[in-house]
Amino acid sequence: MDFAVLHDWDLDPRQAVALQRELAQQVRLMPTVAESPATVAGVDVSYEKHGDHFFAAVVVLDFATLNVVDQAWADGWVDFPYIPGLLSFRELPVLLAAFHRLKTVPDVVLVDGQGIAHPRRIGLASHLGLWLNLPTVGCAKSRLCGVHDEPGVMRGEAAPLLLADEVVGMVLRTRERVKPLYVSPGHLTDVASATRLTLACTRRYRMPEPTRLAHHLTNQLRRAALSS
DNA sequence: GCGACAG
DNA sequence: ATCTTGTCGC
Repeated sequence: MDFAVLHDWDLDPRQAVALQRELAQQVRLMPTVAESPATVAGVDVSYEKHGDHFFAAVVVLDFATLNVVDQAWADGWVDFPYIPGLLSFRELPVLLAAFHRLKTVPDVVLVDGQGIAHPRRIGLASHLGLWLNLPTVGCAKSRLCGVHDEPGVMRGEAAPLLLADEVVGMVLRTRERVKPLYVSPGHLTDVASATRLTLACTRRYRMPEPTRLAHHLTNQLRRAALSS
């Protein structure tokens, strides 16, 4: 499975929404993900402001030490437009291409985006989880949908994210007095474990180490390609 | 109809 | 997401 194949979804936005409604039924929320996974991966994508050349990276860390144990990347061209709610149709293909080059299979994957905190309960993290058949967690920097109170200012404090009176995630403070993260389960996990895992992977920065490192790698790849 | 709107 | 320099606060 390479990028060309993955990219050939050939869907228009309307068909993408229909596909999401189908796939959303396959998303499984488990009472808990492995209490202490051996490895945790982070994924991210970057590209030029008005460009279609995408770079994806996946970094695998040892959960206990947060040391990098494996990583891979891929690039490709995307034509699907950015539409709130349809992000996965832009980022998933190149992300899966990067995953395919990984030698390791992580126990859980942290994603830069929403999980079930999505209008149709299938954000990028959930969609990726279905493809990989792995537990995934959505760690978004901002809100797509849902309502919530402001969480306390201390690290670890959180406020439930509600969508149609349902708790779909947590607005989690990963650093004292710093803008909180929108954490939601992607697939094969649940709100509580997604929140615990995200906090356990967060150290000195707002973003958890796995996605933060993936973001870093993805940026240097793009800048390297830009200067050549 | 109007406003919101991951990356 | 990305464009961009300095600057305010812990």
